Amino acid sequence: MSRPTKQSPERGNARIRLLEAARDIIRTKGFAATSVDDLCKAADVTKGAFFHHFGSKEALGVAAADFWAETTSAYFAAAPYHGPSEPLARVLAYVVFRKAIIAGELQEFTCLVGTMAQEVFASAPDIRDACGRSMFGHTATLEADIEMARREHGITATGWTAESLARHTQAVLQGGFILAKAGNDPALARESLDHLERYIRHLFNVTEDD
Amino acid sequence: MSRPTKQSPERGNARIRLLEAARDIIRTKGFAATSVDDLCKAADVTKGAFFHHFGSKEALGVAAADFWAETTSAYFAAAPYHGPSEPLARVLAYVVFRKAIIAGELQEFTCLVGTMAQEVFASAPDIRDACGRSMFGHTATLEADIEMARREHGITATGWTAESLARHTQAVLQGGFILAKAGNDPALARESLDHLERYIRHLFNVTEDD
DNA sequence: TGACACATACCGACCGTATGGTATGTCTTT
DNA sequence: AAAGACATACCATACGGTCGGTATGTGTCA
Repeated sequence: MSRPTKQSPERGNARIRLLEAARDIIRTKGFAATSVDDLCKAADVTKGAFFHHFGSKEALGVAAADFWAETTSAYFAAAPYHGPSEPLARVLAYVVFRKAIIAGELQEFTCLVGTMAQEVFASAPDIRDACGRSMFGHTATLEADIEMARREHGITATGWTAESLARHTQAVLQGGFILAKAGNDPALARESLDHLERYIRHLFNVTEDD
Repeated sequence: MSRPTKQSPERGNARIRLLEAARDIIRTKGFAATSVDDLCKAADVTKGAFFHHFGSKEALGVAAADFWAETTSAYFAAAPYHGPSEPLARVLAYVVFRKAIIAGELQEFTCLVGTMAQEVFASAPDIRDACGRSMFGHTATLEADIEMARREHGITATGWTAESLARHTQAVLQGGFILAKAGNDPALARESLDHLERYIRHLFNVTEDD
């Protein structure tokens, strides 16, 4: 209950605990509806600690987006979809993996930076830009595999690039999350990923086999 | 400046002015960050008028979603994409139309109910459900054309339905809006609609010609 | 026709609480 | 001793919501 002060093994973790609380609460209630007190209570720290680590609520928003970028990039870097030796197989495995991790409560699998960007794009440019860096930094990792697959399959299609397809993949994910929220059903997000998978197979002229 | 009281031609419009203000401000700042005072100022009414028409801020959120459903369904019903006699041409024209109206400031073309659902899905089920009704009510109008196109083109594909494709179309739109906000560039939303158009043509085995 | 009852549409002062943020002190580690 | 990492008390304001009141329209019946 009370914060340990002597020989505390948790000392120095207040910042990370606040960032974890921000990740969880903002995904559930949104940025504006999340109060500093909410975060302090969830992280079991006082307001003094909050404003010691973050100059303002908006600064925490930026830090939370950066934290999200760091933790998710480590998570996806270690994910199993990188296994296949063929780049196209990795791209398709990415989609399947994203589909597989859509489970449980909505706030557990939806995207923090998508949620925040939606809310603050006009009122907090610093947070918006941090969200953009996180989101497009992630699409860039997929773009590399798409580009390799393009070359390997000799795709010379005009009208789309690896960059745009990587971004489209992210758009389908983000849009799926919104439908899942509006319909209160995670299956709505998975459904769109099925369409995305079919689309990618079409672009590379492959069918059900790998 | 002051509200007219005698022989007022505006009398009785407070409710609609508040709903229009809600539509504009919530799309810009989000639901939680929009205060009742913000809405009253923008609509040029007092708090008394607000709580006369809406029992609570949450009730206004529900009414705003319903208002959005009414106004957008009238807008899309009158839109030119219904012109073609072939159902598939209408579906493709819908996508092109959605792409065409993505212009100007982000808050002018993005979706109110998508924005609200994102924020309140867990904290205000009444608003969330109103958003869901608006969103899926709209996809249902597209579903009819898709189903007609399916039959006309003899598409017997398993794995997708008219309903799921209509919803996917909405997901691509919503996701495109999020990317446009995160990247602060409307072109990101149009880009995903290009992919969607290409996907739909693939599903119906048509190329660039109609 | 006019008086009365009632309903609707607003007005604006007020209330209790929650909010983001600050000022200052204390403990711990280096 | 100095700096980082908190804790505690406090502040001004903004928030959603309430309440008593007024102005205007509307239906009814003698």
